[in-house]
Amino acid sequence: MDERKWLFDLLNVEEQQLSEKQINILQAAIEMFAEKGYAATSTSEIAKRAGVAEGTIFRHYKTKKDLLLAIVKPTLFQSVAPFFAKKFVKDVFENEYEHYEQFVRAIFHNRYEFVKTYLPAVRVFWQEMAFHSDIKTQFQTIFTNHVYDKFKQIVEHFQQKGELAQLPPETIIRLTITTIAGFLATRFLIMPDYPWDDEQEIERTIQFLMNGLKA
Amino acid sequence: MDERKWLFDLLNVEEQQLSEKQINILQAAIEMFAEKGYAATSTSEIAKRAGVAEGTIFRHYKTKKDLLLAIVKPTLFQSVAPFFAKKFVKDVFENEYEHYEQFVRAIFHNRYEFVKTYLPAVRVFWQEMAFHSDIKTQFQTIFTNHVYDKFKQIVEHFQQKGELAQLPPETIIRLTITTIAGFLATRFLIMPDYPWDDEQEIERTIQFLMNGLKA
DNA sequence: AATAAAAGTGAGTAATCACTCACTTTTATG
DNA sequence: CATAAAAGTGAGTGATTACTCACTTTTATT
Repeated sequence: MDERKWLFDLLNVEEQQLSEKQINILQAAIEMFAEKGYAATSTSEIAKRAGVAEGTIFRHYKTKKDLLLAIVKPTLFQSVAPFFAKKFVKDVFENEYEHYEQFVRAIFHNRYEFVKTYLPAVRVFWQEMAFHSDIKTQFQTIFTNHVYDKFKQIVEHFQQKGELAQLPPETIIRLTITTIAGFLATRFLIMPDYPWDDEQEIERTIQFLMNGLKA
Repeated sequence: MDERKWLFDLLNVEEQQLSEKQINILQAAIEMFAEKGYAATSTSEIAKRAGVAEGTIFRHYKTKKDLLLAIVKPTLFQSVAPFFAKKFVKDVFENEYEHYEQFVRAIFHNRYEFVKTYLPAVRVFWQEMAFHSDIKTQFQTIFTNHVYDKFKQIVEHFQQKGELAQLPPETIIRLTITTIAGFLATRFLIMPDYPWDDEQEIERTIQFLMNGLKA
């Protein structure tokens, strides 16, 4: 079996009709950008690791920055993917998720699997967002247009049901996201070598979150 | 008044006997590393912004990496500074902080002021930690040796007083830190332009944290 | 099988990189 | 004031950078 299935999923290889060498280039770039950062990685190193000539990289990507964006864009999109699902809000309102906790649980496990699967690409995305204002702007646009509004509806829904504290929805959204993201960052970026019991620690984190947010 | 007082505090200028030009170099380096990252900033650019010859930088710092460390080390130290105060644990045990909430409140405000004051240096520290394993190792060493043990004592103290849930202390520590750090990261790094009411949002965050952790 | 388009190559290029060094200027010391 | 140490300078260095281009190989189309 191919160990690079995750890459195929992330980059949508079939639809893009990427050749073997192109995939090698993207894989090498993701790995090296994640390890050393975009600016500290040279195109000659990427070519060497990918087993192609340096010119091949520039045949497919006009500039080094274009290569970065080919990695970052799908990752950005996938980062907020659940909120793009058409029936997502519907699921919440039509009692597929009867409680906020179920909703949180679903997102938490979903994003846990996402980060775990695409870790190197997620690394690149978050690290380089700090240095490339265009990437940060794109993220903020997508967040406000596609995530924030739906999230807010959901929060207000469960506030009306009396499940959540009467805090401003943006505060509840922030606390929910930073609690989940805080776990994922600690688990995968800050202390990846610590002997985690993931299931249990996720459970504790959800309990903490629900206690903290209950009316 | 000197707008660079914060720089003087962070780098301990008087004790180090830094000259005017050395300070200019450090200030320029912090600003540019924070904006573009260490790897994407050239020593010639730093020299230009600092108003010195490029050779002057290397007169004081053997390598570019040494210049980075001159910024990162004091920041790393200051990041966990409260835990280095001699009477810190004593204050907690001898009823200067009667409740965990008071302790959390003290640290929260303290670290809020720290990040606000030294923001560019904090940026550099966190951004470059991802790429320089020696910096990350140093941070982890300092954390486990000086922060974790004291924090654990404090958590266990308030667990025995029945104030905190019977979770593993490391889970409570993690949740406490990620909740505070999550606010600071959102406030200063991710959405610095959002119209925050800091006092109120800190208060809400503390209430959330205490609700989430109570027995 | 002929042909064109696409993919791949690697030597070459100008610009920039971190860093050196012989030299000048400033500061500290007796 | 004399002298040496420290601070500051900027032209120069070899290495490396992102990127180009004339050319070869592979793939798709008829």
